Amino acid sequence: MKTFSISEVAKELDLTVYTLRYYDKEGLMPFVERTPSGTRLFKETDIGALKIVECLKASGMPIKEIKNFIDWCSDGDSTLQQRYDMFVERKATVEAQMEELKKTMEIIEHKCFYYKTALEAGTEDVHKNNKIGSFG
Amino acid sequence: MKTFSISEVAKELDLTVYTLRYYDKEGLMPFVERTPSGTRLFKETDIGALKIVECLKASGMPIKEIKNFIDWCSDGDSTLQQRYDMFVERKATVEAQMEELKKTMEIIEHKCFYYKTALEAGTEDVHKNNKIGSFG
DNA sequence: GTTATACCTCGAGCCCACTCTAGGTTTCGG
DNA sequence: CCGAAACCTAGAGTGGGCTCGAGGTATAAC
Repeated sequence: MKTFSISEVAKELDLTVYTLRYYDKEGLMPFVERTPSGTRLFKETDIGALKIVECLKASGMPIKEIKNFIDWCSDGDSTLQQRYDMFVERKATVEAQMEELKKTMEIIEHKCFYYKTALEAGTEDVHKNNKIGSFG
Repeated sequence: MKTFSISEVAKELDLTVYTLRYYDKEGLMPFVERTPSGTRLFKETDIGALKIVECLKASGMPIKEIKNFIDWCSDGDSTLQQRYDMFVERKATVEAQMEELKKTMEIIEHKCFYYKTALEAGTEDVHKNNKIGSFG
């Protein structure tokens, strides 16, 4: 079976080898096997699991909670409910983040317009009659 | 003119007074006036400016870069171009974040489905024939 | 007037997620 | 068989963003 070195995996996932070893230290990859001398051997499925780790990270989950999930995975079917619940909750938090990002975007777009017109006028004073503050 | 105490502003923006004082220390609110004895007096426009700070923070901008923006604001019309460029760039990064969040969401929704069916079957084994790894 | 509460500064401390250094072993190309 | 490059661990260091403690002043409520 084809395996990959830590640097190959780092490249694939756009992480550093430091980060991967740190994840290992934190218990995020108990499944990765080793050669007798200790070198890590990553399988395709290990890379898949790490992609889930990256997904959870991208959803804003802290490393320690991701570790809980990994532990549940190791515990087998008895933890299916927890894992399901976790993903449902993740879904909710990501939805909330999308909502917030949308609001952020609206303000930023408004600012783009604000500065575009100010630039055209050569001064911010064109907006002085708006309720938008002096830092517009 | 009506003013607000630091704790009122903290409440309004859902921040702690510690955080607000930290922002001040970092130069994010040079516009806030003081009583002769040193107590901060926030005006409505100050709160408006802080909302922009929060917006930039929400867009992922680090405090030091937000400070640059605040400095530009203090410098007046000569920095209109920089500020415009900054918001245009912010718009792009927020769009990128939305894209990534969407991808994250897709994986999470897939996982919700994966665990829902596994729960119904009572075991994760129902997915064993998929290319999804052992930590599915 | 006094007591409690809110304000202030300065600097230390904390947590997270890396990031790197030192010192050593292993593997691989020529 | 040798030297370079990649691997390993343990533990220290970094940077960002707060968060808090000490020690002190100011205002508000009784």
